[in-house]
Amino acid sequence: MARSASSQPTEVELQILRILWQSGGSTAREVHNALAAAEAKETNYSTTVKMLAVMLEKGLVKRDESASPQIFSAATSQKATQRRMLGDLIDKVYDGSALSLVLQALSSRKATAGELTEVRRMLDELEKLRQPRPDHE
Amino acid sequence: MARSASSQPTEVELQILRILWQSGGSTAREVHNALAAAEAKETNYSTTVKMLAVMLEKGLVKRDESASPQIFSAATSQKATQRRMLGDLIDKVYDGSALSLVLQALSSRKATAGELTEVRRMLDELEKLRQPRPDHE
DNA sequence: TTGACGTAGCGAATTCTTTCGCTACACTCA
DNA sequence: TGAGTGTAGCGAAAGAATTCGCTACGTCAA
Repeated sequence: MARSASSQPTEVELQILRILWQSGGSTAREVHNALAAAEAKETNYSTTVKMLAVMLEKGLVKRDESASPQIFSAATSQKATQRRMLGDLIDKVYDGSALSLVLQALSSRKATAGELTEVRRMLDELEKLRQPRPDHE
Repeated sequence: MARSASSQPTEVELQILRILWQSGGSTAREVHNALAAAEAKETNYSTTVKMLAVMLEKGLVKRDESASPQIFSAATSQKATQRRMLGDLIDKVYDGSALSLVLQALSSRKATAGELTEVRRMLDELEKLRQPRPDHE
C-alpha cells in the first residue's frame, strides 16, 4: 500500500524533486547523473532507482511507464511544495509569525536594490487588494 | 564522542528547542510536561530525558549540572537557528532565491495592514543602509 | 543466436531517530 | 529508618530513511 506522504519530503527526496522540477521529467539514469553532479553524492545507481520507487509509492513522483526508459516527473509543483514547506517552517520555527520570517529573510541575506523594489511592488499590490474587502474570513 | 550537529535539528528536537527558547531553561520534567501539553504527545518521561541526553551529545542543548534538578537550556539562540534553517530552505527549495521566498511568504499568508507597514519600514531601513556603502563584499 | 549493456525491481543491510524498560540514586517525611 | 516519590542514565527495541547486492528482462549489434 502506498505510504502516506504525511510529512515533508526528506533530504534526498527533495534533491530528486529539484532535479525533476528543473528538467520537467527525467529517466532514472538522468536523475542519477544529475544527483551525482549536484552533490559529491557517490551512490549506486540502484539506490537512485529505489528512491524513485519509494517516492512513487509515497505519491511524490509520477511515472510514465509507456515510455522506455520510463520517465519520472514530480507529482506536485515546486510552488505548492514551497508553500507547504514554508508554512511548516513558519509554524515550527517562527512561532507562526510570517512577518518575522520575512523580516529576517530581508535582513540576513543582503538583497539587491532591484529585489527590494520588487518587494515594494508586491506590497503595493497586497495593499491594493486589501481595500475592496476590509474584512473577510 | 559527541555526534556532529551537522544537519538540521529533527522534528522532536525542534519541539524541545522551542520549549527551551520560550522558557529560557527548564528541568527535564518541565520539558516533558510542555511537550505533552503542546502536542497530543503521550510519550514516556524517560523518552524525554533520553532526547535531552542525545541533544546534549549533539551540542544542541546545554545543561547546568550544579542545579538540582538539572536545568537544560538551548545551546543556540532561536534567531541563529531560524537563520540557519531559513537559509537552508532557501537553498534547497527556493534555488537560493531569498526574494521568491519573501514574495511567497507575503502573498500566501494574508498579512495585516500593520504587518505590511512593518515590512515597509524594514525596506526603508535596508535602503538607507545601502547608500553609504554602495558596494562591499 | 548470443553476449554486452542498460533498465527495472525485490529484499535485506545500514544508519539515524524515537521510544521505552529497568536500574540506581537522592530526598523527604511519617 | 524505610516507604514513597522524583531525577538521572543505560542499553536495547521499534521505526523510518538510505543504501546496496543480486536477479530478471529488453534491446541491439556482431
